[in-house]
Amino acid sequence: MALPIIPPDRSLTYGLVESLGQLIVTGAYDTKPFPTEGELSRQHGTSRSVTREAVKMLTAKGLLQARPRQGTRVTPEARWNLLDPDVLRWLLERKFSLQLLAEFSEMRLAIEPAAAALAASRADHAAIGRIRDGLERMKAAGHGEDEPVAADIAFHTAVLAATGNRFYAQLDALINTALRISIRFTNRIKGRAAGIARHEEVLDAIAAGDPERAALAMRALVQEVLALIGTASAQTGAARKAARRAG
Amino acid sequence: MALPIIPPDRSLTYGLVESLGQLIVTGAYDTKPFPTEGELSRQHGTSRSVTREAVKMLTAKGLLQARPRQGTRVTPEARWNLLDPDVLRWLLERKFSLQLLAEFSEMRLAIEPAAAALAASRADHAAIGRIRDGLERMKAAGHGEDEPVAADIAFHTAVLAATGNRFYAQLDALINTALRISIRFTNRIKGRAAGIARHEEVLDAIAAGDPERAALAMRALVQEVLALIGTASAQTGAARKAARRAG
DNA sequence: ACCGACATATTATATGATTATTCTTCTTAA
DNA sequence: TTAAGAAGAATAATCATATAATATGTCGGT
Repeated sequence: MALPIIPPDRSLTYGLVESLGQLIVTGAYDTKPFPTEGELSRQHGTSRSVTREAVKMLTAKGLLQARPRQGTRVTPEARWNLLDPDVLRWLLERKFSLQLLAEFSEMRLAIEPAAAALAASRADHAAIGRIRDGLERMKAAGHGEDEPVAADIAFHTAVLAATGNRFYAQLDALINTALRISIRFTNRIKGRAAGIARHEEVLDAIAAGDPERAALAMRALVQEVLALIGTASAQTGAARKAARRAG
Repeated sequence: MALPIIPPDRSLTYGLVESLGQLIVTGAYDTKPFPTEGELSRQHGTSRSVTREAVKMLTAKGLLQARPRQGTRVTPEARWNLLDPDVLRWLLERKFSLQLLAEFSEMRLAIEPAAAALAASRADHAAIGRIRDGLERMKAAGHGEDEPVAADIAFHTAVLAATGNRFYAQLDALINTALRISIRFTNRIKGRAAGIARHEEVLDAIAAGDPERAALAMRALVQEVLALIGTASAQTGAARKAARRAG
């Protein structure tokens, strides 16, 4: 299943949603008040209809709330819907932090091993085939015959889908986003973070119908990612300290 | 056409979002095409502005997609944002199924033990205090001095918050919804599903800073819920079979 | 100091007109 | 006959403007 992360088109409304979403998550309105509808329309050169519809979409994602006479306000960050793919994408694109990525990976560490276990106990032949396809793509990518990140994502997506659980399946959009963007920002993580061998272990366990082994293999795989984030974080921390000493 | 059950809580727009959201998840538009803007406005007696803004909000939640000349369509169910509290609520309120509840609990089974473990390794005094407050409320509810469901929710919410991980914390809105609504539908589950003793074990382990024990205790707790759903499901399945035999 | 009436700013709603997009149908040429 | 292209039509997207509803603050009176 292809996952359109990018909005259907680039209409004025969706463009404004993008712009405002990114502005909001960066904290651009933490100090100054959020503009009124009229103000927004003027600033972005859009009619009030477009402005209002964009604000309504951001309200649906938990980023804004509006009341007459009181104006539109940015919702406290704790109530943003982080599990909305757009919101997560804006945060990772515009306010990237290893901290956020670590928190997300920490959730993956709970979800994905469980997903692998479920897949091992339930996946039918076709579902296992799709996981195998993902692995084949990773191998092909190793020879430069496919896109490594896309192949990796395909593998994890196939495992999530093989659980037969709609909630697990939903997470693939988020993992997709996180993987793509984290690689854009931290080249440290892109390397050969989680080798093909590890992925193969996961597939083998699922194909063998061994939930426990599948969970362990997947856990090892995600843990490796988390560890890489940890070291990257420590290194930037050290770099900051060094900079302070030098400055 | 049977229209809104829930009255506009605030405004025409939000009321329409509710009505349409509920209609969509029930599959009311699986056979017939989704109405055009003008049609919707006529059916619900709202202006086009209100209609369009409601459609935009539902689009933001992944339930609809609109294109000129092509009209507005219901998105395939697989792409609905189940992790949006509103969407989950509509589904559980309007298209309740033990299957869906089981899938959600299956996800809890992955998340909550991990959350308990994180809480055990990280929670500070204040966070533990909030978990304890939840437990106290449950005890009070045992004496009829508090609302049992609200107390249970408070406990789980406090654990999720104690992880210090924003993604875990986000899930509390979903668990909140699922708990409240599942109890409204299946009185089998409301009983003394997960006793106070089990919750106390979780708190003890977290307070003691023992991640492993916290995870096991929480796992047992959620597993109990899942088992109850399983038996309820088996029973309704048996009831259906019996009905078929009788009919 | 409190209370209520009133002014005011801002979102909410309504309506009509225009534009852009794309699906359908018809036409035309090979 | 078929394929390509042009014209038409349906629908959402956008714009513009007007009115209503609703909080919030202000001011006068007690």
